[in-house]
Amino acid sequence: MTETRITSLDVARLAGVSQSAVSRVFTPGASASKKTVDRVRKAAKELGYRPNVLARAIVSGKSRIIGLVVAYLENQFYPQALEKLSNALQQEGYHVLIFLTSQKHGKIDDVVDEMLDYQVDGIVFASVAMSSDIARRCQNAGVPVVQFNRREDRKGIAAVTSENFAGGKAVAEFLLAGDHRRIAYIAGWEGASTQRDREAGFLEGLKLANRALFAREVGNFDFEQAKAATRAMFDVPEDRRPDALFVANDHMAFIAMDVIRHQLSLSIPGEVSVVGFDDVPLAAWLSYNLTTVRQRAKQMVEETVRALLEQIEAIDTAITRNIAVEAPLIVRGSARIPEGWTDK
Amino acid sequence: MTETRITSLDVARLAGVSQSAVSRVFTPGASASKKTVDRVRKAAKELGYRPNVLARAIVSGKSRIIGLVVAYLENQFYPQALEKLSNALQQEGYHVLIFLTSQKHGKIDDVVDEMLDYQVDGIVFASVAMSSDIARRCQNAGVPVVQFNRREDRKGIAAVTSENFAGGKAVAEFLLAGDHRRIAYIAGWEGASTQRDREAGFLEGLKLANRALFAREVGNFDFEQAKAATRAMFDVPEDRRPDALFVANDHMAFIAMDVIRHQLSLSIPGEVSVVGFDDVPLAAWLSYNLTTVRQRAKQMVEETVRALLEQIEAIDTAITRNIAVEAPLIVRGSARIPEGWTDK
DNA sequence: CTGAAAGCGCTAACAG
DNA sequence: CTGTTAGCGCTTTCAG
Repeated sequence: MTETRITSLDVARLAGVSQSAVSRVFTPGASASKKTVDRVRKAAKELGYRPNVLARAIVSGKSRIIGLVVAYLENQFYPQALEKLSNALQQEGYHVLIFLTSQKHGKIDDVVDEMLDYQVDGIVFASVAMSSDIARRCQNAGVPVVQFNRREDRKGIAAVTSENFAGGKAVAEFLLAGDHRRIAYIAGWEGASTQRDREAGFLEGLKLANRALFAREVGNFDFEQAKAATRAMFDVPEDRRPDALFVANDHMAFIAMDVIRHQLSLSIPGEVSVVGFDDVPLAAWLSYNLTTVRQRAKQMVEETVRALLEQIEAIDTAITRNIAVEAPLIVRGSARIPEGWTDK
Repeated sequence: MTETRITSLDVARLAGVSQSAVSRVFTPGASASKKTVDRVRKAAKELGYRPNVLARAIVSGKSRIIGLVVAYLENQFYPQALEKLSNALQQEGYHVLIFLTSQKHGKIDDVVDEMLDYQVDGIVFASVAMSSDIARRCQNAGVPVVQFNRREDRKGIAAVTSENFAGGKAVAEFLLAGDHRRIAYIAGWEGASTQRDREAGFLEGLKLANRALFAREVGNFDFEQAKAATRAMFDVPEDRRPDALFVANDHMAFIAMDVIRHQLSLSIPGEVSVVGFDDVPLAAWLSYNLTTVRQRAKQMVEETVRALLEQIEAIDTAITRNIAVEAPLIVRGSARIPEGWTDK
C-alpha cells in the first residue's frame, strides 16, 4: 500500500488535463465542460483522490471548521445540544472543533487563540462567559460568533436563548395557581444571563400577585452547591420550610429532589412542589417525573446555525441580534397541579 | 481594524530577520540565538502574530488534530469520557474534531473520509462498529486508530476497554453470594464486544456455581427497548419473576429500575436486586443508588491517549494491543448485600 | 472552457 | 546560527 497522498496533479495526469482543470471540477462554483468533468471524475475515483481540505482552506481562507466552546457536559442539556449542533453543521458541510473548558478566566482566552489559529469560520460559545476582549479579538479576525444559551447585554454578539423570563414567570403563575404559600428559589450562577432572566421572570410573576419570595439560596448550577443549598433551605423547622421550590435548572432540581425525598423524607409533591428548567430527558423519567420549563434544543440549535451561517455568508448586512425561543411549561408530577389546570 | 492576517513575513520585517528565522522561533525543534528569539518574539507580540496552523499542517504533514467519532451522547458515560479525552489531548497540544454519528452503515464511512480530508493525525472511535474496510483505509492513509470502549477481534487495531469479562463475573458472584434464586440479564447490542464480554463473564460466574440464567432479554443499549425488555421480563406472575437483574449498562439499568418500581410497584432491592455497569454519576444519586461495575473513565482515557501518541510518534515499533482497565464492583443500595460482604 | 503561472503561509533542506 | 531557495496541494487570475 502506498501511503502516498494522491494530489490533483496525479489526477490531472491520468485524466490528461491540467491541474487547474481538476481543481475546477472539485470547486463548487466551477466551470468545466461535461467532457472534462467526466474524465476528471473518473480518474479521481480510480485513484481515490479527495481534495486536501487544508490546502484549500489556506488559499481560500475558508476552513469550514466551526469552533465550539462548551463549559461542562455534566448537565445533560449540553451533550444533547452538542449532538444536535454537530449534526446540523455537518449537514451544512461544516465540521466541529470542540473545546471543553472550565470557566477559568485565562483558559478561555487561550482557547480563542487556538481556534483562531485553525482559522475557524465561526465560533459558538455555549454557556460560557465572554469578555468583551474575546469578542473584539474574534471580530478583528473576522470570525463570526454566536452565543448559545447565554446572552450578553453588550451589543454586537448574536445570542440564542430560550424565553427565560417568560418561562420563569410561567412557573410563578403555576405555583401560585397551585395555592402554594411559601415559595422558594434556588439560583444558578449569578453571572449567567439565563439565571438572571429566569429569576427576574419568576419574581415578576410573584409580584403581579403581590407575593414575595419566601426563601432563596444559590446553587451556582453546581451539583454539590445545589445539594448544600437545598439542605440549608429545607432542613429547618416545619413552619420555616418552603412548600414550593423553583430551581434554576433541572440538573440542580434533581439533586434537590433527592435531598428532599431521601435525606429529609419529605414527599414530593405532597409536602413540597418542585419545578425545574430545561426539560432534559431525565426529567421525564419516572423517578423524577419533573415539572419543568422546556428549552427547545432543536429550535435553539437551528437558530444558532442560521445566525452563524448568516454572518459567515453575509454579503454585508449581518444583523447581529438576540433570538429567544419559546419555552413552554411541561407539567408532570413533581409539583401539585392546580385544580382545573390545563396546559395551553 | 485591519482584518488582515499577520504573517511570519510581517514579523520578519519588523524584527529585521529572515522569514525562516521567524519560523524557527516558533518551531519546537528550533535553533536560534537568544538575540534572534528575543527580537522575533517581541515583534510577534507587537503585531499579535500567531503561526498559521493550517499552513504548518500542510507542509509538515502533521495537523495536530485528532478525529473523534462518537455514536451517541445519551448515555452519560460518553459525555464524561469525551470531556476527559478532550482535556487530555489538549494537554498534549492536540485538538479534537468531533463527529457524532449514528451507527448507520454508510454514514461512518463518509465520516472517515471527512476526517482523512482534514489530515487528522489520529482517530478515536468511541464505541462504534468498525468495518475492516475502515481500518484499512486509515492504515493506508497512515493514520493511527484506537478504539475506545469496544474491541475488535480482528488484529491490528488498538483498543481500550474495561475488564468487562471480569466485571460481569464479579456481578454473578455478588448476586450468588446474595442468595438470589432467579437471576436474569438484560443484554446490550449483541454486536458490541462490551456486551458480549460482560455477558460471557456473567455466565461464567453463574456456571462456576452450577447455575444458569433464569431469564434474558435484549435491550440493545436503547432506552425504549430496555423499557420493553424489562416489562416483558417482570410483568409476569410472581413465580416466573426474576429476583435479581444484571443489566449490561447503567443507562438501561435506570429505566429498568423505573419500570420495576414505578410501573410494577416492586421494591428494590426488597423484591428485586438490580446491578448495572459503568458507574456513571447518576448511579450514585440517591434516587437510583445503583450497585454497578465502575468503568474507570479517567484511566481508560489515559490509556487511549497513550496508545494514540505511541502510534503517532512511533519511530517504528508501535505494538497495537488491547488494553483492559480494571473494573471494580461498586456496592450501593439497589441490590441485596450478602451478609458479611466486604468490598475488596 | 482551458492551461500556464502566481501565490496562500509555512517548513525544511542547503549552503554559508 | 542564519538567509536563500524550494516546495506542500490547492485556488485563482490571466491569456488564449
